[in-house]
Amino acid sequence: MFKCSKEEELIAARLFELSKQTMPKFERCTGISQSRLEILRELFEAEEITQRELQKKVNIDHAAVTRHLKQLEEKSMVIRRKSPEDNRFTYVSLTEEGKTKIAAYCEEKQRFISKILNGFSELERSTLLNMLTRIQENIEKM
Amino acid sequence: MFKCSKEEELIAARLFELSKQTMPKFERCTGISQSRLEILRELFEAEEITQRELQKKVNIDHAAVTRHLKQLEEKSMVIRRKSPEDNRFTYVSLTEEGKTKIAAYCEEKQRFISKILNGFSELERSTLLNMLTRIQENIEKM
DNA sequence: GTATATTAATTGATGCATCAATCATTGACC
DNA sequence: GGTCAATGATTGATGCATCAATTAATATAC
Repeated sequence: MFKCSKEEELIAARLFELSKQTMPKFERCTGISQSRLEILRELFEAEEITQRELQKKVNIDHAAVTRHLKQLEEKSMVIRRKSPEDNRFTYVSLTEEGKTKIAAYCEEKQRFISKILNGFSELERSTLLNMLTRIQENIEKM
Repeated sequence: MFKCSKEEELIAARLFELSKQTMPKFERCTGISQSRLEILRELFEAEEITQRELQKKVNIDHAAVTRHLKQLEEKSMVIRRKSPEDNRFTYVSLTEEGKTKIAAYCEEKQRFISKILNGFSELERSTLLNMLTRIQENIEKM
């Protein structure tokens, strides 16, 4: 029958619950959503980048990226300008204000993650990372 | 600085990406969302249960549960009736049709999960489950 | 050189989750 | 017994993600 009580099922259930619980708590603790912080982090590392490139890196829908950037622009955290060579492209970059703010967010994030992985040894961490990576590879194959 | 390149950060990033990628793929593969399937699974095991109890078990917002059940009722998969003893409570149960359908969903789910955990040994699975459980405990403490 | 295809960005429609407010029912206290 | 608090369920408002369609600019083919 489909009692679904195997260990596999439990792992899946944990993964699901984990994301369901973590997402909102992350946002409350850090004051920003994971998606948005990822966008900012990417911008920080890239200095200036086209929306298209950014979208590919963070792997979020085009539309979502546009909307995030619009809101970030309203908050004066990013600046956008059309590419002079090709007007279809839009370059995005952080403002000074944005760079300052992101530092605080990242620190909050770091604190959050440390709490989540509390009690994990170095060895366990790398084992876990390895496993998660393998799972992700499996998913990408589908 | 806040380069955030530590292993901890990578684990968090993986967890985040994982849920972002898994959720929609799960839905496409199985034809149902994880939340909704969890509700159905709970109903299957409980036979008859109040919405309140169901909500506590699946740990989804009250409003979301109400809306799921409404749609499931429209699809003739569940039946709801007011408790005679206390009219505030609503008992929910699967229809025969619902029970049949859930079997197919569960099989799809099982197949999906097996693919995700492809290449994991028994030992690795229990290690992973253990780690995920510990992370969840850490989250609950926050 | 003009029509067609491609690509980036945006907008609209939809689905789902949450929170807050409301409604209905029951229980408790005076 | 009547008022008030507590509880379950529902509804409305909001936020965020996706897909589909549209717009604007560029590249390609004839």
